[in-house]
Amino acid sequence: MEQQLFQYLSKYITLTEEEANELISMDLIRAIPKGSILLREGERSIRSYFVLKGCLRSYYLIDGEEKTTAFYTENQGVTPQCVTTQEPSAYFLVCVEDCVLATSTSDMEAPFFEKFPRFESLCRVLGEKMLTNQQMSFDAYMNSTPEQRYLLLLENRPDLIQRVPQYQLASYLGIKPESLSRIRKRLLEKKRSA
Amino acid sequence: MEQQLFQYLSKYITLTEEEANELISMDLIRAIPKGSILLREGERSIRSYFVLKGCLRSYYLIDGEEKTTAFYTENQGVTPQCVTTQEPSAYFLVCVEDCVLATSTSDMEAPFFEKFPRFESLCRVLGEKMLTNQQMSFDAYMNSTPEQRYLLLLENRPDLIQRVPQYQLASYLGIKPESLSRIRKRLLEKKRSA
DNA sequence: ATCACATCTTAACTTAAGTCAATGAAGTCG
DNA sequence: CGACTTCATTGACTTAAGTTAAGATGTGAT
Repeated sequence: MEQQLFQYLSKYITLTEEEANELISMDLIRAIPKGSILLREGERSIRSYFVLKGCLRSYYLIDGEEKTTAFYTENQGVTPQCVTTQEPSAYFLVCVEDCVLATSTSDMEAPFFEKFPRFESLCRVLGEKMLTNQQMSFDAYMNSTPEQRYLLLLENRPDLIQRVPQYQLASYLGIKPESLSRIRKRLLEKKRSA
Repeated sequence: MEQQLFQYLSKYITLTEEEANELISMDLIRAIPKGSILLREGERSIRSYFVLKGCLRSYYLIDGEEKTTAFYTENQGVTPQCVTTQEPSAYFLVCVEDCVLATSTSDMEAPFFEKFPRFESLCRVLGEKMLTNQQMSFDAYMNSTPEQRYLLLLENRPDLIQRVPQYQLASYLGIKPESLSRIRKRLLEKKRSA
């Protein structure tokens, strides 16, 4: 599995043998079964994840309802808010499928960056990219209706629609399962008449 | 005006005299009048801004409609998406008020970080904070109705409601001006009866 | 002072999401 | 196998935002 992590990193940086060996020696990779809860509301955590295989979901529990805010799949990283804010977590993070994750804690960062300063620079650049992506997603969400958001999801992450139960997708689209059902029906009718 | 920038930075880092002098010598600060367009849809730009005074607004032009996605006020920074993506800009960035801005271009970064590596580390940390903030805003937006978003805005950025025309606020809340009008009316009636 | 333009409000009507309740379909477990 | 649970769909009704159009208010310019 390390190979997949290295392959991902190779898009941004060419690892020296020393760096690769250090990463391997850090023993970051874990297999986690479906249904595992990586983080609960109210917990403090300093642990980040990078998905090598599988799917993670983050959700808030509001008035007894799960409000899904994100799905993380292959080659996506998550640093939960509570890691950055140092506050108890406002949401849950769970495995939707059996997963293989690379995981590290924030206290491993400083010594690692000290030893390999190139990585801090990489993390800055990557962080800026993630911020830009996040803003673009937000803008797209603000400027579209639930139906458009569903179509956009079909385009951009068609795998999710297969991997994830509809009531979780609905909540991710900001609507109730009943409404997603109706949207799908409407779209089928449109396609039929076209 | 440099003093305000330094005071902001002092929350995160204590500048050496050399660093402060270098920043001053870079001559970053500009006064820009209300109505100025800092960035147009379709333009390429590598320029970032930090608001010392005034208010910036970013908006998409979709089917002839302005869709406002952000307001940036005192001590907030903007690096437009096109700077990171190196693509033509998808949106506009304009001055809602007379502004005093610190501004720099991304090609100034590398030599500056080389000379003062502490700043790259600072930018990584700050970028992570901004990403977390952005995610929290997104989550709050997804999990609330237009009315709740308006109340949230009243709480978190009451100044905006005074500084910015309502049709821009409405678009920022994801609704039409007519709906914002009705929401305000509903809330007044609730308050009256309470 | 008035005219033009921008902004905000109100009203009547349409559209789509929320709510509540019932039913159907699929999978699990005893 | 049948009982149970979970998830998806459908229908009837409610609620709130969108649409269109009309006025009210305000502001700046000449």
